[in-house]
Amino acid sequence: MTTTLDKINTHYGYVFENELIEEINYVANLRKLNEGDAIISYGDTIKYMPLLIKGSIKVFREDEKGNEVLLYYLEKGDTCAMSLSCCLGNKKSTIQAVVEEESEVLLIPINYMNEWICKYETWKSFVFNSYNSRFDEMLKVIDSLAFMKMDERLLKHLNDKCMITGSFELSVNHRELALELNSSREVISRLLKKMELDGKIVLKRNLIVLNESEV
DNA sequence: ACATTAAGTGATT
DNA sequence: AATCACTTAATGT
Repeated sequence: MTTTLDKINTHYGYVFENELIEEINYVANLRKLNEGDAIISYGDTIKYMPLLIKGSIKVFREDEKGNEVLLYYLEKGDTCAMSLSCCLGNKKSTIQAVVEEESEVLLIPINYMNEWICKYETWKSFVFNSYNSRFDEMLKVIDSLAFMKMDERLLKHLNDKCMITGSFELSVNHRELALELNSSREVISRLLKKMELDGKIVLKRNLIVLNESEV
């Protein structure tokens, strides 16, 4: 049986000093999350900061008209930059986080945020680095929205999904993909069909198999 | 066998 | 590239 402490150690052991790990172990709550769970919705007040142990989570942002944009994915070893900024400013969430794959997270009450930033150098740089890498990822999203065509975006998206799940087989339907890329189901279906004819992928119901040599 | 949901397609904007 | 209207195919009950 792996304890919570083991889990913290395997994923964050190299990042944090022992004292901090023990403190995390003491205050954090380990939670299992199922696929599709919305852990944070728009307007929620954030009370916990999530440290991802296992699985992946996708983070969306919604505009006034209800259009959603996929901002970034969180994987094990990541934390959510949004919750960081929410914690610091005590603001409400302007994002939605949905579990992509069954996950495990450590929930840390936000009052430790400030304390630890002063107390632990490693925590400070962890927070800082998280901000940095999320920022970079969001710049990529902006690039892709501004400059890439739908077919390129779709291909990239499929690749991203493969990276995250570590598999060439993706169980998704076209509607979901359309939602994630804020496109429409028909457009996605047509582009996928074209990719299949080009031999890049194989399409089944609720399943897309990527050709390894094309990735 | 029937209902439901996913995917494919042509036409229109 | 999006939307509509419709068809066809796969899957669940």
